[in-house]
Amino acid sequence: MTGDTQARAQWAEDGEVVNNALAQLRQHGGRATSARRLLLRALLASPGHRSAEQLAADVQASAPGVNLSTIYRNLDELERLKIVDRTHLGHGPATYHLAENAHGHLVCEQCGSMTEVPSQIFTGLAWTIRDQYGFTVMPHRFAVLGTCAACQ
Amino acid sequence: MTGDTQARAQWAEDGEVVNNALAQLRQHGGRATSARRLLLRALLASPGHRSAEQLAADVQASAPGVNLSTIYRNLDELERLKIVDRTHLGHGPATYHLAENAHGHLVCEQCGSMTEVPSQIFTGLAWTIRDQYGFTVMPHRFAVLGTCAACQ
DNA sequence: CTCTATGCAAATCTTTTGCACGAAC
DNA sequence: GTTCGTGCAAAAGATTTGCATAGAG
Repeated sequence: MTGDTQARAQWAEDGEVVNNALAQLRQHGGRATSARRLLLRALLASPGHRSAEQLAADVQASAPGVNLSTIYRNLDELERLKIVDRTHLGHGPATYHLAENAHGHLVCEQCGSMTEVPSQIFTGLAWTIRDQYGFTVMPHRFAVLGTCAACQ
Repeated sequence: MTGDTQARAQWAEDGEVVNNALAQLRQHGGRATSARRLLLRALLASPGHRSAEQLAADVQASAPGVNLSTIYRNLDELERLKIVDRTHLGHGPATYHLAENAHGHLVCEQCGSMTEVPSQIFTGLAWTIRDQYGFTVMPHRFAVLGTCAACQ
């Protein structure tokens, strides 16, 4: 196997999501390190809400040397790039998960204007509602009514 | 002034909200201490989102001896009684505010069933949306669509 | 008088930071 | 080779807990 095909094989092992994220990091002057690849895999592997410590444990299963502070630093970076979402669920540590692209809508009752918002804005609400009522929120299927900035 | 009228006068100084909350505490075997009264006043005085430390500062303006841990313990108690709402806004400490009674609605797109939910469930979302878009969410004016537990 | 609440100090848990070294480009 | 990322250790920040005492009912 040539180095080239080896590289292509390794690339192929990870989903589009992982490689997309690494590409975004590179576009912003960042580097595709193995700690980052493993962290993204861990995020992808379990769609739920995971703490930094849980993610560190996941990563350390493959690479025991990776430090918790590296996990935190990378989660911060990924959050800044909107690749992951950070959520605080009541007490305890913050939890993280991959962000998605669907969007919701804010509609002003005064002037009728509509604003699209990233659906991750609903993550906390959706989580709470599923947890407490077993109800799955579909953020793109309804409008959030209220009063827009201009009409206040 | 008799002790009785003095007591009535002190009672009258605080709003219904404060005395209601203290009454609830008593109903649950708790006691109406001055630290609690002052904490409730502080929560009432500033409707925004305040950290435990900020609330401690407010309380200590009137009663310098009150300890931060007392604030935390009382906020926990008030949260358990649903008198206050705790919210995590991104990084930094948790913030607290009085819970309200308005409610929102979850409507199932499959079976049409409707569930009322306490509007404090929208607190985090509303805060984020106001912060990022200047848009004021009116949680009681729209339905959250999705799929109910029975229809999953 | 009895039991809860508080102050104080210490512990715990979560997250951030400084620095020297190693790795990606 | 240059710049960015990481490990390690320590610090900082937020919250909780143990215990003796003060205060409410």
